Amino acid sequence: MSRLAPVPDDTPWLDPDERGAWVALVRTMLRLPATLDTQLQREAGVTFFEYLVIAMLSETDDRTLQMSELADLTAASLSRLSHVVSRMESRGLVRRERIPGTGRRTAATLTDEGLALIAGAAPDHVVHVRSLVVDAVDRDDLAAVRRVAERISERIDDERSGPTR
Amino acid sequence: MSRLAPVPDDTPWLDPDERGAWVALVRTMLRLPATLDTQLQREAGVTFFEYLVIAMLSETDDRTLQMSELADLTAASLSRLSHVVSRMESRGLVRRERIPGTGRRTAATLTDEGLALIAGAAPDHVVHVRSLVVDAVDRDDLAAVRRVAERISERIDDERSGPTR
DNA sequence: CAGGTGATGTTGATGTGTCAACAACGGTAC
DNA sequence: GTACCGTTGTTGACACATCAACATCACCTG
Repeated sequence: MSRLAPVPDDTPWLDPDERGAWVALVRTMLRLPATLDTQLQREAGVTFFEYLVIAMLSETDDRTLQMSELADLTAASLSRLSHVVSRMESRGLVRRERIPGTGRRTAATLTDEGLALIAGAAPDHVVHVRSLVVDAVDRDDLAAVRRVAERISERIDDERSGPTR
Repeated sequence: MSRLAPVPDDTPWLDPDERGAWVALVRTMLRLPATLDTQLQREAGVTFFEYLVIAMLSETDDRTLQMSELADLTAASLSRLSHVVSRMESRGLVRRERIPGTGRRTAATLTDEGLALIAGAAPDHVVHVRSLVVDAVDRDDLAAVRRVAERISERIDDERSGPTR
């Protein structure tokens, strides 16, 4: 990220502060998911992403979401979600059913086993999240995290809808 | 992440602000790497992680780093790095060589092709990083990002050295 | 109502990451 | 100097993600 071309260079390279922030962010972005995966895999035998899927379902009234809604909520492609839900279905954590008269829509429903799994795993997970993130920074910084994260997400949205679509 | 157990519950659930920040962070953490991958893959035919490897090497005097140092700098396991560098080596981007008289240490060196690749890709990549992150938030928030990211990284370090090691 | 189009999912091939086992080397203790 | 031990790295088997192709259905348009 530092200067590379020797002479004619109109690239807006990052200054030291900007670079420091970016490097720190990249580092954390690379490590945090792995850490969450490890803990959840050990405690509950699920990936962080699978946990997310279950969590999203568990927070609805009927434990059910349409596949595409679920993909949205978990920031995943429909393809990834479909593969993952297939595996989870074969493990008995969720159930899938076509919704008649609505095109190809499919409902994914959390089973009792799935609900039991998250009920068991959630407390430890929350503690973990607090120890790594929420309790590790003060309230102002946590507010900043939210602002920044939402802003970045917007930019990513813009990028996907702007150029080609 | 909301309440799940109906009665006896000493789990320190997240309050709405905390939850909002965490959800936003997770969402961004899941999407940002994919976005960077896509852009770099299109522009330069490399993964973000491969780009990182090349970038780290390009910033040393002799374009060379020991495998374990490189693993540190890119926050990867030695195993992952070894696989990735193998592929990069077969594409002619890096070269590997054992360092004699130093145990099993191996030096990875960036080739001219690798250097050319990053010289070509870096400008667009920097613009991308600015548009998604650095220029998208104000300086105070960027400082907060750095503080928070470094804090989280420390916590992850602690976790790895504390319990078992 | 025939044909096209967009929305929603699934599938299979291929690439990449992870985990555990192994390999190679330098040191240290005795 | 021999037997361990820690460090450093590689490998192979398996799990998972991605990408492109396909499938299915509702709806629109003439």
